[in-house]
Amino acid sequence: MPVHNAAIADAFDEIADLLELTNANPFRVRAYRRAAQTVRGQSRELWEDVEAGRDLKRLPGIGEDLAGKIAEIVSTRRCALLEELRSRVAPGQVELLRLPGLGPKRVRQLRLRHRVQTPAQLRAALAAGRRIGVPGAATATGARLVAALEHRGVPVRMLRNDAAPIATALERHLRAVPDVATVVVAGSYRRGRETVGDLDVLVSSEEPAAAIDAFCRYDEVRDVVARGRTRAAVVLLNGLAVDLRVVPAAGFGAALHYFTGNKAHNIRMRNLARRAGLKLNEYGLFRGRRRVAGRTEEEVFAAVGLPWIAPELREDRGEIDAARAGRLPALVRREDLRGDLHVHTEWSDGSASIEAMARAARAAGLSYIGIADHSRYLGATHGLDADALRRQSRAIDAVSVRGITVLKGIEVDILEDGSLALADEVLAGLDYVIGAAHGGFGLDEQRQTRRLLRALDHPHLTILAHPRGRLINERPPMTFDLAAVLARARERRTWVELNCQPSRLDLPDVDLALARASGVPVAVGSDAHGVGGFALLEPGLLQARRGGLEARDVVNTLPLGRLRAALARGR
DNA sequence: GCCGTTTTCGGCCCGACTGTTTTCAGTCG
Ligand SMILES: Nc1nc2c(ncn2[C@H]2C[C@H](O)[C@@H](COP(=O)(O)OP(=O)(O)OP(=O)(O)O)O2)c(=O)[nH]1
Ligand SMILES: [Mg+2]
Ligand SMILES: [Mg+2]
Ligand SMILES: [Zn+2]
Repeated sequence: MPVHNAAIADAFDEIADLLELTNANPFRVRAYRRAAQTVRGQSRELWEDVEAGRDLKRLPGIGEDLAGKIAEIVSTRRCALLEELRSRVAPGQVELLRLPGLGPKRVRQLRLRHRVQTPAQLRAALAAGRRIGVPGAATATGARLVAALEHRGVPVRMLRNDAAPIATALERHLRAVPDVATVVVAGSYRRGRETVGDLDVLVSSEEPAAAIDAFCRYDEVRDVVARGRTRAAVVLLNGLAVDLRVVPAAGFGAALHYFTGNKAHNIRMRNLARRAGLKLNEYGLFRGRRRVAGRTEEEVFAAVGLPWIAPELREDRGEIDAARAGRLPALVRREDLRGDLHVHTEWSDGSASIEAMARAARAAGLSYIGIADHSRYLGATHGLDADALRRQSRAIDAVSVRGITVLKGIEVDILEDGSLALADEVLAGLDYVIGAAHGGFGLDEQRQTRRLLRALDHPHLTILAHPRGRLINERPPMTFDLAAVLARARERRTWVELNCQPSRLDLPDVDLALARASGVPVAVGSDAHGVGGFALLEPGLLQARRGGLEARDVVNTLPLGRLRAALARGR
């Protein structure tokens, strides 16, 4: 089995942690972290590049040394530096580093001055009331350390979808504060990531004290972690951390740019400004002491010679170069969607009738939907067999909702051997066929790839749905040779899905970028199981936008006639 | 460790908050 980008990135991140603990040059640490990010954001598998002898130094942040390390990891599955560092750093040190308020210096102090090497030892020391020589161990930092120790375990990032109502309520609270002009949730939330580590809320006000006060007094706040004149940080009762930043309107655009990130994008932008003899910070873009831009983001980008870059693209994955070259994609928007081909009804595990779903789709501004209820498969409680599918077909014929066309599809299970769970002649009668794996996630890579390739070879398959099979924070994505699967999809004129269920968002952004580059159209499907399900299309599309997809890359932006034609060509 | 329409060496984004630092280091965004 080849070594995947994620494994290479994990190795680099671990090296960065360990280097930090050995007092290494912080810029060397940063180089490893940046490289990890770059590798993780690649849609092509680097092991293929290594095997093909392609030059990895073309990647940003990858030079002679790191290109060599990638080759080493790919070909030997080991990394000598990583192993050497592991042997030098006591277990537990990395975990200490993860605690909020503890960095390399304090971890070192703990080890040298207090013989505290692990979180367990720190807990014991704090419990015994020992004075710990890290600044403030007895007060705020100490309390936070204890709290962090209590909550130990891998911190899970909250689904963006779960954070959304929390963000909305907090926005409402802050908008009601006198003198607050604007409230925006920035950070990874604004960039449309599928999960968020915290909420980063930006407020524009000429009276920062009032906003910060109202923020810290918010009902839902459990702890105030930091509180100053321009920013504050809290933890909510539900465990979500929130950072607040308050700035005057004259610098709001620069602050929004700063707080939206990501960090690597910010650093690149600041370097760009620097090379032009300017200084970019969260207060504006400055030439000397004079502010030359800052009120809006457009102004800031324009002042460094760039068009505005959509937040979804600000991951330092080449967007700044693309912007400079005038090659930014015209990202797909919600208004571009004309239909939705992944809709469930009460005929399987949905909660609404065909007609109710059609009406809801019309209310959502769509002009066609495709009913794709589950086929009967092992373990499915409500699945359609051939007979039920025939009856559903007549039921669809009987539905008439003005302005909406209802297409006939199915979501048929892809079995472990790659065959489909319904007979060919049953599938042949439908407008289209969605295939999806609902089991066999643990197949090894080679077999998983064979399985999906075989499914794509099926004469009736139209859309490969949620291809990675991930459930965020529950089930990891399946590993298979995506490039091979996409190549076959292109040959077979089949499509891949972006499933908009908040815990799926599958294919994910990086994979969508590869689909686009491979010329495989994407079907954006709500996978609605009820009349409210179409609301998932908009947040789901953030993933498409992060992958750089344009309207022309998404099949359900086609008007019905052209969609039908495309369906006919594919079969 | 990376990188160069001024550089192949010497820089590496810039600022807020905390704590005991009496003038700034550490950590974080
Ligand atoms: N210039 C600069 N900006 C930073 C730095 N660290 C963070 N930021 C900015 C960009 C980030 O998107 C923004 C919010 O910081 P967060 O730590 O909350 O990160 P972000 O929201 O991107 O991801 P998250 O989901 O919270 O892990 O602050 C930094 O070191 N330098
Ligand atoms: Mg954040
Ligand atoms: Mg934050
Ligand atoms: Zn479904």
